[in-house]
Amino acid sequence: MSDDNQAPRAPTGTHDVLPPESWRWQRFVDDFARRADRFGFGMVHTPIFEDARVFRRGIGDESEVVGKEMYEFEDRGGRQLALRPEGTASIVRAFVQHRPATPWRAWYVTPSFRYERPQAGRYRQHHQVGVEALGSEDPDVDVEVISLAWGFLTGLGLDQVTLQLNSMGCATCRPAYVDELRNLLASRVDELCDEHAERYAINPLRVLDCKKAPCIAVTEDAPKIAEALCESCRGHHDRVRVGLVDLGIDFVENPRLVRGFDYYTRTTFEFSSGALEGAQNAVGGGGRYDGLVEMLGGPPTPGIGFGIGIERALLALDAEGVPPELPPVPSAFVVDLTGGEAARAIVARLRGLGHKVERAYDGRSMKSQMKAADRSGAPVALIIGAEEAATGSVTIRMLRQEAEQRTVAVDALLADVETTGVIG
RNA sequence: GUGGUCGUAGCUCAGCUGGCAGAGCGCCGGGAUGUGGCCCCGGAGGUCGCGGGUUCGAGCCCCGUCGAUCACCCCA
Repeated sequence: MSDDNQAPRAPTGTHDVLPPESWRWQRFVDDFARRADRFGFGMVHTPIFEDARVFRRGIGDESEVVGKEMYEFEDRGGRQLALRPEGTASIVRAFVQHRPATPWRAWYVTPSFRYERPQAGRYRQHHQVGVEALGSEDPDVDVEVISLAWGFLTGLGLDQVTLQLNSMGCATCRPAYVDELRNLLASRVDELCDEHAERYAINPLRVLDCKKAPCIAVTEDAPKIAEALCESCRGHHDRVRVGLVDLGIDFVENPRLVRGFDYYTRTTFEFSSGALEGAQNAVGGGGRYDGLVEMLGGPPTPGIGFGIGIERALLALDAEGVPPELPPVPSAFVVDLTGGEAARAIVARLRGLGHKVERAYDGRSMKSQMKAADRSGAPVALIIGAEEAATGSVTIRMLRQEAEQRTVAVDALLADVETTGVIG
């Protein structure tokens, strides 16, 4: 800040994504888009900032994410806005606004913003892909949504991902359970960790998620929410489990799984990577939110979705040693020693035929252009010197295999490319 | 918000108890006049993060500050 003469850099906790890393991102999103489409999800774009109430009401004022980490600002018109800290609330806001026919299935890819101290796998701007399925409370939807995420993550090459599953109950059964839990915690408040001794009453469920030994000791004795579910929630949860087993998706029940957003009901789940260290091992998670649409002013509408962190998933891939895919090499590299006009023309023709083609610029020496051709990774260099230019021909030189180079008419080359689909 | 570590070339880093800013990689050019990869030669590129202090002299010591990174908390 005080270094006025320093060149500007990306703000704390944000990152530029450049090639070749950006290629992994492209592939990641493309793959997700194809799978989501197969499940009947359509892409939805919403603004990255919203009326701050969208997040306050949905995620919860008391949640860490909204209470301490949200980027909020007032615009020039005095509106209270917030950068999106997660994906679901915005999609639900859009659903309420446009009232599409249900069931409605949306997928998205978006940046998310949280003001935290950055660390490995934790950024102020991170990116997620995700889906939201609104309008059905059928447990088969839960199973499909989880199976989409599972298939995507394992399809990327992640072998060490664990699916944890829990149910948060619903408006019928959760309040009684929360009361019971609060009473237990109140009776043993002196045994809790410092933070939760103060805050347990606000959201007793959070204590279940506490990693400190004192809280764990207390909550181990506490009743499990899975044991306190109402008949309807129990039936739902059983159906989800059966469905997952049926599809061969491994999971572990985790009665301590309490996710950070208040809107969750019934099914909640999280995908963690055994290859990632410590607390930053969650690559994705989600759950059902049967009350969220109403909270945001819409008609009673059940919903379920998940988000997957792109940076986290890529870190997990690195940690598992899955080699990053590299961008495709060009089909050909054009070397022009005559001023560039010939290169300009042939490059345009080949690209028009659908080929990735690169060339040199600035009239560099042949040696320099050949070096560039080699570096590009192209299997073939198309060389145009004075003789070729004069006769409308081009010299084909193979760069990755032993072969006599040959000179052919440009028209013949193009005709050949058109029929064979291969340059050279 | 709390704590640890670290800031020297585009990248990875060396630089002794203070004494003329370095290497490798990368980039650019050249190695008998149109041929890349290996090799050889040459070149460009640095306010040593920034500000102050100590000193004849600071990349090195001291203070501050900014940034990066890791951990806690929480999450993707």
